[in-house]
This record gives sequence, structure tokens and C-alpha cells, in this order.
Amino acid sequence: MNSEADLRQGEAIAFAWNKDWLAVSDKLGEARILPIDDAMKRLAGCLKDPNRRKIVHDAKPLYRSALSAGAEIEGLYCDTKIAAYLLEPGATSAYTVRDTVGRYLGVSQSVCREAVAVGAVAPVVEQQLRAQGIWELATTLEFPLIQVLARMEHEGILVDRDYLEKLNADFGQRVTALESAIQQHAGEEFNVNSNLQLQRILFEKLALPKTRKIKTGYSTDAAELEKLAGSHPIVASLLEYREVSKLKNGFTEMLLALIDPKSHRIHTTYEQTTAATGRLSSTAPNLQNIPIRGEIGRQIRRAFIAPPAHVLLSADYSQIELRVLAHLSEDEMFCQAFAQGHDFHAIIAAKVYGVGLSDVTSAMRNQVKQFSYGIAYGMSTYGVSQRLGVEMDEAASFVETYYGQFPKLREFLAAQVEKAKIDGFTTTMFGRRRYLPELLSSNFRLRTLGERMALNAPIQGTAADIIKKAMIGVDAALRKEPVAKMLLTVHDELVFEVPIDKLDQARALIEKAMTQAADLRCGLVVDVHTGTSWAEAHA
DNA sequence: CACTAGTGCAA
DNA sequence: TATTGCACTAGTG
Repeated sequence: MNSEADLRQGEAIAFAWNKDWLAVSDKLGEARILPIDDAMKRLAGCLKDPNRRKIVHDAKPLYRSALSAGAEIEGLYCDTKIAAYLLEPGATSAYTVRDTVGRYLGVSQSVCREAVAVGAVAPVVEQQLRAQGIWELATTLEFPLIQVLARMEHEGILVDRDYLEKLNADFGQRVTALESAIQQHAGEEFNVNSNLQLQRILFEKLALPKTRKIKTGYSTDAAELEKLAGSHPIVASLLEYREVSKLKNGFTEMLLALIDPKSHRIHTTYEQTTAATGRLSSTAPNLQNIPIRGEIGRQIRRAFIAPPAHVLLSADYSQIELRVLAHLSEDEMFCQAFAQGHDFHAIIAAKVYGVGLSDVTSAMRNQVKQFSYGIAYGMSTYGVSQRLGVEMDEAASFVETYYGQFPKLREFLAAQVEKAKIDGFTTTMFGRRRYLPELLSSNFRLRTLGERMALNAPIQGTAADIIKKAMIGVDAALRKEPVAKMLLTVHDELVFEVPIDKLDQARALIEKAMTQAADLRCGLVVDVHTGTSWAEAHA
């Protein structure tokens, strides 16, 4: 390895261990569980042999192996400190740690600095967490969640490879055909994926009406192309090309590449420290943005399946963010709407428009629904006028009418921003903080962005707290009574694999644990669906 | 290889 | 001028 660059690219040393054993890779991606003494020798051997230095070591295969062996993982480490400890138990100072590992790896000690710092600052981090009043959040929510996530990643989800391959080939043909059609319309060959070249074709050669301005010229995004749809036949082909090539390049192809050859399943990685609001994120692959809306996109969800004699069960929180908003703001009318019945948005629309529930038109319902969601993102009057396609004065009166019905909503939101400006951070129901230095910015755009973040963070963050707590509860219940396996988490949804003959038990257990995760004024409601594929189960 | 911009998928 | 993410492609340095 030539040095710093290689290490920075994830070729860090990874270990999983407890007091009895330590897991290390002995060749790429192949992890072994070893008694602690043997592990030390093996590790030392690996690192000393220059031909085997590349042997390194994603954490995932390590803990997967550990879990298959039925192990309880105590720690998962990705740094040089433990390596140094294993190689030279006497290496304790930061410098000797770095120097020891650096020598074995044939890299400079400075390369090791960052990783070593993680170990060195651990006590300081604990002190900070305590000082910020979030030690409890860490020890009762985030730390216990680590193992739950590890089990889910290790389990993976089954995909229908044959089906996915057919889909991929089909998409491939369509992309090729559409590309030709577009170039026919354009009268020349060009790279359809290049926005620069595309802009030249659309706005210069074909002289289509100019669209929204962007840094590099004029936008060619789907919303703008829709407006040009009548102007030239190339536009329809382009929109379809975008849709299909997105699905092929971004989904079918990637998913096929990430099917684990041994388990035949897809194992995502959840990032616990990425989203500023406390949400989880998912990478390699991101299973939190698998298409669901379009019919073509939905086909991709059909590839996620249950093994024979099993079904997938999807349990999602109904309107969790709006419920959190209702709870935190203590707006009685808003809370009552949840208690009344099933169609929340229609109930709110009836109040806003001052009509009976049966007189709510779909247009009314849709406008109100969009604004209700927009509230949690800090949508402005201008935003309302854009999204609802109305004039500014109409948008302003809509906003007034809406908040007139739910006065505590606006009070709560304003108070959030004021408090965040004083404290410098927002707080969720479980005490999670988001620091917002943007609120002090002299840059108008940045400052107003900070204000919207201050509105959104407690709501999105509390919802994240709740589902995390639910996951810990569900996991604990499932370990006592293994009637299902928890596979995925998608912000307000949990996906399980359930033996068909355990379905009733699993459903009851999951619903109970999720519903009990928090005590909201307006309650928590969980919708459960099952099916052979994720497409069916999500419905 | 590192970085940005543009685009588009999800909750 | 509606939040939070991940990932792809093109293009620059």
C-alpha cells in the first residue's frame, strides 16, 4: 500500500472482539473468529508480511462472521489503538501507538493519527455527553441500538436475482432505444447524460423556451422538462429516458452488484452518526430510497422477497411526524383530528375550509395535505404559492386560515426558533440536540435555512427517537420469542421476515412494541401489511 | 483521485 | 423560498 491515500480510503484495520475472541480478516472480506491469543499472532503475522498488507478489512464481514458464530459482540473497532495493543502491549502513549502500527503497516505514524485520536478522546466524549445532558440518550438509545443494527445488517434481505436480471436487461434495451430516439430528434449524436450538451441541443439547436436558470445555464430537470412537453417530441423521450436510466443505473445494476454471493442476500450498512436530526441513513446500498411511487419503479421493490414459507411484514407509523407535531405543540384540535378517524388530511381540510367532512373535495384535501407536510419543513408563504400554484395573497390568506384553526401550532413553531436562537440548539422529546450556528449567520439565506432546520429538527428527530426505541423494544421481544427477523428500517417503517405459521404472533408482538415506544397525546398508530415481496408488503 | 454541480430516488 | 439522506454522471483541476 502506498500510504496515506490507501488508508484513508477505508483500508483501515477493523476488529470485532469480546473478552474471549477477536475477529480479523485473513484475506479480503474473509473474516475469522479466533481465540484472543491466536488472533494476536495472526494479526501480527498479517501485518508483518508485506504481501498481505492489503488484507484489510471492512467491519461488516467481521461482525457478520461473529454473529453467525452466535457471538455477542462487545465492541466493533476500526482503529489503530487496539492493533498497537495487540502488537505491542506496552505501546500506550498516542505516539507509540501510532509509531507501532505505522511500522507494521509501512506507513508514517501521522497516517494513524486520526484513528488513534478516536480512542484518545473517548473519555472526553463521555464527559461531553454528560455535560450536554445526553449521556442517557447515548446509553439507553444509541448504544443499545448498535447491536440491533448489526443483527439487521447481518441478516440481510433476500432478493430475486433472476427477476432483477430480467428487469435490468429490459431496462437496458429501453435505455438504448430511447437514446437513439433522442438523438434522432436532435439530429446528431451526443451524450444524453451530459446536461451541458443537452442544454445546447434543447435551447440552442431546437430553440425551446428557456427554463429556470441555474449556475451552469438552464435547468433540464424533470419539473422544467414537463413544462416543455408540448413544445417538441424530444421532451417526452427525454423524460422517459431519465426515468428508465435512473432505475437501471441507480437501482437494478447496483443491487445486482451488491448481492452477497454466500447469503444471496443484500446487506446494507446503517450509519448512526450521519444525519444531523438523529435519523439513520443507509449505504452500500441505500435501502431507504428504493422506488415505490411510479409503476416502473415499483417493479424494483418486487425484487425484495421472502424465502419459501415466509412473508415480508411491513409495519409503519401512521403520520408519525404530524403526530409528533401535535404532541409537542399541544394543539388540541390537531390532536383531536387524529382521534376522530382515519382520513386525517380530510378532517384538517374540513376545518380549514369550514365545510363538512363529506364536502371536502380532493383538491381541498390535497392542498391542506401539502401544507401540513410543509409546516414541518418551515414552508413559507412563497413556498405555498409555488406548491399550490396560487397567487401570493391567496397563499397568505390560506396560511392565516390554516393557523387560525390550529393556533398552538404556529406558537410552538415560533417558540422553537426563539429557543434555538437563545440556546444555540434544538431539543427532541428524548433530549437529542441539534446545534444550529446558522441561526447567527449574517447571511440571510443561511440564517433562514437555520430557522427552518430549527423547526424541523425537533419533529424529525423525535420521530427518529421513537422508531429507534421501538427497534430496541422489538428486538428484545424477538429475542425472547423469535417469531420474526427484523431486516430493514426506513425512517417510519420496519420490515420483517416472518414464517407464515408465526404471522399472527409476530404481528401482535411488533405492533405492541412499536405502539408502546412513546406516549403521545394523540397516540401512536401502526399500519401493518404483509406480502411475498416488499412491493406487496408496503401497500 | 478529489471535488462540485445537477439530477432524482426515499421518508 | 420545504427537511433529511445516498448515489449516479459529467466535468474540472
